[in-house]
Amino acid sequence: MMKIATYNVNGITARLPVLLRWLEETAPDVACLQELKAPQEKFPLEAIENAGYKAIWHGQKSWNGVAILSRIGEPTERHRGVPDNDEDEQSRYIEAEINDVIVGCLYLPNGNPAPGPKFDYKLRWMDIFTRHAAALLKEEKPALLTGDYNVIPTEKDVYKPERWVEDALFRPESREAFHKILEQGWTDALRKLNPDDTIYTYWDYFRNAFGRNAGLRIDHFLLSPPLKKRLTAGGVDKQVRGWEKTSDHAPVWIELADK
DNA sequence: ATGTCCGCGCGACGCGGA
Repeated sequence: MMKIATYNVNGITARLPVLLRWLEETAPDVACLQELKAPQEKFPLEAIENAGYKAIWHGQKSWNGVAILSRIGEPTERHRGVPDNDEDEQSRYIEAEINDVIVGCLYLPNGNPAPGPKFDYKLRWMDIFTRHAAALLKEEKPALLTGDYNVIPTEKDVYKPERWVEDALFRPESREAFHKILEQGWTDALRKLNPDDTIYTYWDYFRNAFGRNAGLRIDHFLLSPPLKKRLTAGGVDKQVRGWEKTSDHAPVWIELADK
């Protein structure tokens, strides 16, 4: 069994105590992190290693930043940045192989305000990422693409859909781009496990959103066909969102059977 | 429109980003 988690930490420096507590209490084998908000040299490698994890990361000053942690062996890096997106200066993707599973960790652009240049950047990024997802599927290997997609896939995934129709996370262009990836043959793991449940992974810091359960589902696990067959469980570590000095996202995890 | 948290540059608050 392999347990893999994704967690948008919203600043790894400020989040370090919460991150370490979560790693200790839930013990994922692999953890994909987003929004490090730290330059490459400020990644807290010693604390992560003391917690039992090897790590690779793609940092950036102030914003973005992604990392892959593993306690089942060194992550073997495959890509840093989405392939064929070399002009992208933002640290939003890192990909590794761990125990014969390809793990892609992404932080998709937010895209607000929409319309505008940030929304254009989001759609362009999704287009290039979609091509990479297709290339990955062609390898026919166990692969997953996880992280903060900044896309609300359906009306079921937001507490009040009508309030989000103009938002870059829920606009038709974003949702269509996301569904185009699924149509290639990727499986939305949490939705597959819980077809009808309300599942949220993010609650903003405003207006007591968490207390009111005014959430969004924007952190996703997409599985290639060989991994879909191995999916046994998944969930959201919602309790973490209630901790002191916490992120606005909660960690999400899945479990995969050994082949 | 509101609201809150993060990192930054500056010089202990204001700003961009989310």
